[in-house]
Amino acid sequence: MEHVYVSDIAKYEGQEVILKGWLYNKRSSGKLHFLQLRDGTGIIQCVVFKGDVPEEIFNLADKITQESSIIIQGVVRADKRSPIGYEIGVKGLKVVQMAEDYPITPKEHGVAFLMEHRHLWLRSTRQHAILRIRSEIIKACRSYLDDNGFILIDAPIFTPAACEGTTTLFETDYFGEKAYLTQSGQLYMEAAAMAFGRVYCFGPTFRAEKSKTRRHLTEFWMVEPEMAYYDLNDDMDLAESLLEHIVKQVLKNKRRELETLERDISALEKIEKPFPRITYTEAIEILNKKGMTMTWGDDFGGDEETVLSKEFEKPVLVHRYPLQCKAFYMKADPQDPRLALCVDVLAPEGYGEIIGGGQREDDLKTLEQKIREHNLPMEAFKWYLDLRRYGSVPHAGFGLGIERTVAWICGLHHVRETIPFPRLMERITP
RNA sequence: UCCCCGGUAGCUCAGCAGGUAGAGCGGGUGGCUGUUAACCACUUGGUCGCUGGUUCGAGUCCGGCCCGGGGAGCCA
Repeated sequence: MEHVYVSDIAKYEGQEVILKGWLYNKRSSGKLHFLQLRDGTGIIQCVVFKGDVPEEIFNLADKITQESSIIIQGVVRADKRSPIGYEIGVKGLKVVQMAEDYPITPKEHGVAFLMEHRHLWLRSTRQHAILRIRSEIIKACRSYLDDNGFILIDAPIFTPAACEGTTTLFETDYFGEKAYLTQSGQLYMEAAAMAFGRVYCFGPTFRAEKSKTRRHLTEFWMVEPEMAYYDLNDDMDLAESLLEHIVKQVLKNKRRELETLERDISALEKIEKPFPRITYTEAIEILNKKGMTMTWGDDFGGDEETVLSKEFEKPVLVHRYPLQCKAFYMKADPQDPRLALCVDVLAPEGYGEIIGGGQREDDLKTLEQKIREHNLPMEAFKWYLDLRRYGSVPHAGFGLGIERTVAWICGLHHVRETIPFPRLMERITP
C-alpha cells in the first residue's frame, strides 16, 4: 500500500492509503475517536469508529498522547465538514513512539515559554506558515537573480582583522590569531563582481550589537547582489524588481499560509512597480511635518523609519543620505558632494529598513583618502584597493535582510519568529 | 549600558487591608456515533524566582541578586 502525504490526499479519494506522522490533537465521542494527524505537509482528521476496527486498535486510539508518532492505514473519503475536504476512515493504526506529556498545548502560551521550546514550537500551524513563506521568499530571491544573469558566489564567514572597530563583531580564535564572524559579504562581492559582472551571495551574517528590539537578531541572513557597471539608479531598479518578484511569488504560491497568519493580503497586492523614491532631504521634510524635530545630517532611528514607512503603501526608496553618516566605501554624489549615492528601502506598514545599499567608491585615490578619514587600517584593505587598481569600474549593490522581509510579508510584530532558531542577545538555546 | 513591566500548579493567570493558595487549560478516571482550541462529571497538581530584612505572622511590605518581556541607545 502506498505511503502518501496529506498535501496530496485529494488524488487518492476512495483509495486505501498509509499516512505517517504525529498526533496533532485528539477528540473522542463514545464510539468515535477523531485523530488529527500532522505529517509536515498538512493536517487531516482520521476517524476511528468502534465498529470498523478490532477492539485493541480502538483502545489504542483512545490512549495515544499528543505528538505521538503514528502510522495510519485507512480509506480517503470526501467530507464537507472537513476544512480540507477529506478525512480518513481508519482501518489500521500503529504507534511508532508514545509521546510523553507534551508541553505545548493547543491553548495560549507566553513568548518566553514558546522560545524555550522553539524546537517543539516549530510543529505548530502558525510556525509552519511562517517558515514556509520564508522558504518561498528565499527561493524567490534566488530564482530571480539566477534567471537574470547573476552568479551565486559564496562569501566567507570567517573574516580577518576588523575593519571598523570590533565592538559589533563576534571574535573567534583562529589558530591563535583573532578572526571575526562576517557582518556582510559585500567587500568580497565587489571582488566577485569585477570577475563575473553580476553576482550575489546568500548566507548568515553576525552582529554583536546589544540590541533588544523587534528588528534585531545577532545572526541573520542576507542576500547581497553586487553589479559591475551599475550606478545608483540601476541599483534601485534592481531592488524594486526583486522585491516585487518576491511579493508576487509569495502571493502566488503561499496564499493559504498568509491566510493562516491572517495577513492583510490586499496590502501585499498593492506592491507593484514603480515604488516611491525620495531623497534623504525630502524624508527629513516629511518627518518634520509629522512633528518630529530632525535636522539635516541626523540619521534615522527606528521611530523615524516607522513614521516614514507608514507614509507609503509600497516600499519607499530613500536615497542620497549625508555622506558623513555613511560607511567609507560609499561614493559621493558628483552633483552634491555632501551626499552619498546610497539607498535604503523601507517596507510599508511601519516595518522599516529591509534593504541598504548604494554605489561604491571606485576611484583609488578617493577611497584611500576615505579610509584615512575613517581612521581605518590601510593594510587591512590592501586587497580591496587592488580592485580599484586593476580595471576599476562604477559598481553598486545592496543587502536584503531576509528576516525583516519575512516579518513584513507575514505581518509579524517581531523577527524572532521569522527564522527557525533565532539568535538573540539574551538567547542562544535551543 | 539605560528606562519601564513581570517571575504564584506542566501552561495562562487571579490572589494585595500582611492571617497560612485559587480558576481555566493540560494530565488522570468515567460518559457520549460527528467532534473542530469538542463537551459533561469527578480527580490530580505548588520550595509563591533566589536571598537577607521588617513583623506574632510575608506570595503580599523593604533591600540586594538572578531570570524573562517591552522599549531606547547602538545598528556597512
